[in-house]
Amino acid sequence: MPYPSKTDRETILAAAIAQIEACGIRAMSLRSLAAALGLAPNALYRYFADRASLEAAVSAEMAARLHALLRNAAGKKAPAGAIRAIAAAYLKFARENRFLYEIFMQPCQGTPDEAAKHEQLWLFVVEKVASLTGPTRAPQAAVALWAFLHGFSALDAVGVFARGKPDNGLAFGLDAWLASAAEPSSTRLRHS
Amino acid sequence: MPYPSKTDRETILAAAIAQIEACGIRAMSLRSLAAALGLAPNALYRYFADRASLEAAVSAEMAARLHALLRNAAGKKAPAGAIRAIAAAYLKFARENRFLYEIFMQPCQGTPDEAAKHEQLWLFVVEKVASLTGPTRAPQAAVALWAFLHGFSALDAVGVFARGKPDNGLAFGLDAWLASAAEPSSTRLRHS
DNA sequence: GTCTATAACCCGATAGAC
DNA sequence: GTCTATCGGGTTATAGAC
Repeated sequence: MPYPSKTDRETILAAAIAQIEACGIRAMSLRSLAAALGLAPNALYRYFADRASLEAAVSAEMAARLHALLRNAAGKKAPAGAIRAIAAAYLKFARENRFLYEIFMQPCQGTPDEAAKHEQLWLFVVEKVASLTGPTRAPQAAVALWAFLHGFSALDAVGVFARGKPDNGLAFGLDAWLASAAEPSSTRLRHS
Repeated sequence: MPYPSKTDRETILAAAIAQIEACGIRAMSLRSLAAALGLAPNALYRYFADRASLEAAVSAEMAARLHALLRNAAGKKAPAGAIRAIAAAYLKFARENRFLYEIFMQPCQGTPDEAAKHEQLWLFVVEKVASLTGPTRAPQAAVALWAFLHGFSALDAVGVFARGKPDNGLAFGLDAWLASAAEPSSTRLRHS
């Protein structure tokens, strides 16, 4: 073989994740990435069609990691406790991996295999929500929960809580969601 | 005067908003902006220190516009109705001005004058929320509402509602928030 | 066939002339 | 206040090495 492979998709992916994690998506350039791997600036195009494809692969990998974290956090807890644990783990992941979480939320139409990883994460959350709301209301309740958690993460990332806004808005929103999710009809009682 | 002024901050700002509105923040370049104004590629640096400063100015302008829209939507409605109207107007603005809303949510430390426009919008929302929750819980309730609305807008912008996820998660989340906001203690009744 | 090398065009940003 | 010139960086397309 005249030109043996110096790298592969997974190696490039790991290097890309490391760079994004350290300095943000803006600092991740194909040039610096190739340099870190000892390759020509352009060699990466053999493995990824363009920068967007590479980002889609990173996004899918983050979906898989977050899925594992949430599944671990939920464990075999009771429905309400599982949701609280999932919410905490989601926010922890977003806070500790600010830049990578940003990519996670930009699926940007990757391969079917990559889209499946996002879908599996979604189905897991719906399943856990359903154990609290029942199957009928589960999708809309899951959307509301996801919207709230993502929105809270985004506000946190922008830094609004560092300037006068209270971060106990998390407790308010999560309690409100749980109260509505736990009660099937139009009248309900909130515990604790 | 060998080189008379050909432009000013407001003209540049209007041109930037037009370009972002049309093709997104990615398509807005200082070069294309200068070309559209009949200027040399770098003449804009006399009015804005860098691209980030220009974006901060756009962000502040969007905060002012959104503030006016929300104030108009709330009108003199009763507290709960005002919140529903504000939520609808917020989501409408985000949906109809996807690219400009994105800039609005990236304050990125502009001038004190620009930060004030964001702060005024925040104080207006807190005031409206307080009419429902009282002043003590208003800030946290407002944070929760903002997080939910922004998160919902973000999910919408990414296109998740176009692929299987239900957009009636909005009703679920908003109803849950209103139920918690309307009841002062730990036991409450939800109406309708 | 697979990888590398190069050139071309876009961008943001700076320096200095007028 | 605007201009020309220029630098470093990202993406694309093409040509070359094995």
